[in-house]
Amino acid sequence: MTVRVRFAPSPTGYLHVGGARSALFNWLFARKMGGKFLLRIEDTDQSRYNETALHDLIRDLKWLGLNWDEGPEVGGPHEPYYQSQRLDLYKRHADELIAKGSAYRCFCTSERLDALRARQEENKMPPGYDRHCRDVDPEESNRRAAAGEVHVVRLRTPMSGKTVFTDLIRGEIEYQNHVLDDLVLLKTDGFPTYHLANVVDDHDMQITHVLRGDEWIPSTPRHVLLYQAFGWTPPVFCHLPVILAPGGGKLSKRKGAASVGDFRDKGYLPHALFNFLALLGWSPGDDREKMTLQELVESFSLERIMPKSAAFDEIKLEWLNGQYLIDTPVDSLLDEVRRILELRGYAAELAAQPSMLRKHVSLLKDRSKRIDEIVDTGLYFWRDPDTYDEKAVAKYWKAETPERMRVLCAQLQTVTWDHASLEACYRALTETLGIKFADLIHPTRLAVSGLSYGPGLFELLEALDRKMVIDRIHRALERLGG
RNA sequence: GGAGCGUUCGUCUAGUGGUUAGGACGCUGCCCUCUCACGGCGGUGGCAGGGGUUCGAGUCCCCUACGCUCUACCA
Repeated sequence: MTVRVRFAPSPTGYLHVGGARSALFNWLFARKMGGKFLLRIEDTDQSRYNETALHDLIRDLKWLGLNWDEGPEVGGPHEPYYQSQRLDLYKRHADELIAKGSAYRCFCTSERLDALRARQEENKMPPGYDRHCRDVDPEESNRRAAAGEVHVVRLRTPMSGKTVFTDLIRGEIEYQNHVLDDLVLLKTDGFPTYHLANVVDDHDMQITHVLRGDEWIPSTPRHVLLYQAFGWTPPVFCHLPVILAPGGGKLSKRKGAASVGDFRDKGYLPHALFNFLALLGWSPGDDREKMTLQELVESFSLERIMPKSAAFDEIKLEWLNGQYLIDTPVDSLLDEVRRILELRGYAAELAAQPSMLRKHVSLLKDRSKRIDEIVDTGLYFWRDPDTYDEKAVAKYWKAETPERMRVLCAQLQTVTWDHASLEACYRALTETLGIKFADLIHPTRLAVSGLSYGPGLFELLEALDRKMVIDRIHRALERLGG
């Protein structure tokens, strides 16, 4: 039997990194096993439906490289892949359960339910439906339903015994049936709850393995009961640990970014995030950290997923991203860097010097951790420095510096403008003046970039042109004294 | 309140009865070097606590503590 797994998000907000990781594990497993990865949209909550969310979700999954074999946009043999378009199917199955006596109509009003819950809370009773309608006579139930009385459909959960299932990474998990109440299958609006839709669809779409967040563990016994009520064989369950914020607790915008889109905007590469997420809660079993997509797929196995929730350490993500930036060809970074530069207000400069972009990226990408850092630490490629780093001035711009800079400028007028010649020029000049190489280099970098750090000086000078360099040195002489 | 899940350096993890408890990020020392970053070499730092089982326990069992999740006509 070929493996079929699915990612079944609810389009109510952005794609959270936790959700992204669930999707990613599903994807890796499908690819590893030569199976199918489906995307199914669980839009059964009309009140929370959000059109933008669906669009962003699809965009973010694609950005991460998670392509699906069946689902929205690509179709497939089990269409439609939107639960809101499968209402008849759920209704039919709910009716089937009612006919079998495995489910029943509940006519309780939300007022009664609220009051019930309040009373339970007050008396410190365990909350849960009191099964008020469980034993309504079937004929009466049919009559009231036919008369149009508002109702939900609930599962008739066994009141004794226990339900056991196996979680692939945790082993057997056991629930006493009496702690489970009669959950709602079909809501008054005719939409199914997650529980019904999920079980019906997973069966209909022949899902073999359910890989989902571990917040679903407590619902799983009810799902198993549902499979049993239908007479179906449940899939293999594998519950994934959650991702925590750095200090513990929920991941949110405040505590590090939470959505995939945030990370894209912050200048991370999709594969870096992919790789990082794959290593959160899973490891190949050896010391590898930086892994290609193919290596990830080949090494992946569900058994190696950790049961423990993991904290999202953005510092480590930055490191990984920096590693990938080194491997990424200059050309494939151009568009994104251009986008950010425009965002920073450099559209005109970009247009005036189209060839500068490549130089900028190639000199800075290997020393940056994020794409936005490439931009923000290299703005001097586009404009004269308007400030000079104070510490650097104190350290490198000494009393004798201006005179040396003037001598240097004279040389720069005529030297061949490439990094090798420039370096030779600096070497010769320091020798003549009897000073250290660094005595000329640091002030030059400061004058040209305003900073104390950056690319190798001669590569930088070559990238900027002769006139620009000389002008900036003169400018520094004026502003810093000389 | 109840139920469930979890607990190896600060963080991500390796480890399935016998290891000097290994690696990575971070921090840090040195080297490389025109700076920064990269890279190389070293250092820092951990089995939540308590009971068992065993010749021997991070590894198996129990208890406690702590954390998280669920306890909706949300997923």
